[in-house]
Amino acid sequence: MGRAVKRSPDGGDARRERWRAHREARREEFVDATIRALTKHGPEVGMDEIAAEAGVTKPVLYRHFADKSDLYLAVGQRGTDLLMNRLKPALVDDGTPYERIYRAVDSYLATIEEFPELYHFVVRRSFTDKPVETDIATEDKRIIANTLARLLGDYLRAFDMDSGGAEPWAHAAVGMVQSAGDWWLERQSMTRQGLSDYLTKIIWFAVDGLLRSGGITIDPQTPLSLEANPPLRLVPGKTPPAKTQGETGDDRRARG
Amino acid sequence: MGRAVKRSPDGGDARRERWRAHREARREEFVDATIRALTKHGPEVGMDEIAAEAGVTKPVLYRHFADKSDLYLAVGQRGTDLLMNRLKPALVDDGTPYERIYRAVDSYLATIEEFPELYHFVVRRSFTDKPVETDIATEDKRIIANTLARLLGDYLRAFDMDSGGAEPWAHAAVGMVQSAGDWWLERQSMTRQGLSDYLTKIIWFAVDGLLRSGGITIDPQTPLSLEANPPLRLVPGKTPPAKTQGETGDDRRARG
DNA sequence: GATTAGTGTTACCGGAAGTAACGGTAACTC
DNA sequence: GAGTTACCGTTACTTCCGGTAACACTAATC
Repeated sequence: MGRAVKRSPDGGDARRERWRAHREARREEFVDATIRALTKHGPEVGMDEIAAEAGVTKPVLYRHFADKSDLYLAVGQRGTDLLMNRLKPALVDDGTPYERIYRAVDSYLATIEEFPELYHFVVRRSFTDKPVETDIATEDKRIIANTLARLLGDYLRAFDMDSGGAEPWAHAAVGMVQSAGDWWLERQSMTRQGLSDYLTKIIWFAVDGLLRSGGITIDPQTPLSLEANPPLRLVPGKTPPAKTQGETGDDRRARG
Repeated sequence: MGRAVKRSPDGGDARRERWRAHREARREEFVDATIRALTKHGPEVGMDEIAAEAGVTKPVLYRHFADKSDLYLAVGQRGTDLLMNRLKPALVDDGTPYERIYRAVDSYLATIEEFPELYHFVVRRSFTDKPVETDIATEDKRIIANTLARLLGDYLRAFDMDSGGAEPWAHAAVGMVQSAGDWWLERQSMTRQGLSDYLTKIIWFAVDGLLRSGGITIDPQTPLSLEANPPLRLVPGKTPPAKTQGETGDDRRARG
């Protein structure tokens, strides 16, 4: 049993580390293939079809993903990243309050307009059977809502207002935009700009009312920068641990 | 092929009609069983388990429902009915604008609080595989949103305002409440009343702002009755045709 | 008594998720 | 360059579950 080569004394075996990037890349590649397969065959794709689209066979897929849910979760993560990468600048960049709301709303709508299949897959009954827990859409909404809640809470605190409402407010706003966006995407009976305008107005009215009821009045058209811009903290790591599930080779113990 | 007895000249065969109520009742009975099975085994119940819960075997189930989706759709319909029956009075009954919004929001929250399992099943990744089209949660939201849109549109028209915004507005509001409710149900970090208050405020601010921007001002605390109460029309039939799928006995051509 | 429209059963089919078992290759370590 | 690690990939299976076929019984209507 004397394992001849195990790990070099200083630093660890290079071979172990060497593959991690590769595995990660491979996962992404498979996510790409899944999305392609998804748009090609519809949301009821089989694993065989996905594998075929990736140019491999099923077992290969299963070396990188514990099960179908895991794969779909990764697809969802892709969507989240995509969206957050667009939402982040919209929220962070300078501008009047009104502008910032508008930018955020519009970049959301622009994103779902650009990737409707992915959006539908993620948001609507995405999963097959397994996971009712690991729900991507709900997860995504929570991530966005939390980000927004933090941002909002910071503002409220800066105004010496009760920040307790930030969280429900954020979830409400996210749900609002998501729901309206969903409706819009389905029957595009108005322009994107029209809807963005509209939603921005609603949000602004709500924000304004809320602030007024706290005795604060701000001008939607004046760039506000509280203490040299708000301390915006986004979600910790944009690509979280990612459940690499199986450091070492073929061992994968799926199904909990 | 001479069908001996078919239909009596006047009125039609009684046997045909006799069973319709019965079949309907049976369906409801199975929906009950499904909900029981759902809360017992979680959202991944098998048809066998559902059938067992109902005290029968699978084929019996399949005589009343085309497939699993159809059954789940009926469960969703149950939820919709439940909710709409509570929402309707909240919206229709008299009161100040503020009260009416509050009642509607609060009865929604009360309903999901009372039936959390059903709610979760309907709203979160409800389905197994088949139907991505027939999505109950989306369907329900649309029904509610449409009702609201109609109500709102009538008001806007009564104020001689552009009623084009009613639809996005309704979807936005529904999504907002749904999303905030979802968050609340999960981690009940505030009282229901607190959230209802909060959401009502938000909605009111938005409504008020919208009206003001159209040059109209109304008092949230004065009961408004435009022309002896608004012409509220709810959805056509609360229990729609229901896809009785198969007038005659065993014929069921499932799967499209 | 024939017919209709149900009640129900057991035993099976078929498809798709997931697995076992096998073999090949690149590269790092000694 | 021998040994080892950690991938690449395959074909052929098993398992599970949604759905079906075939068959038998009952109650009311005509």
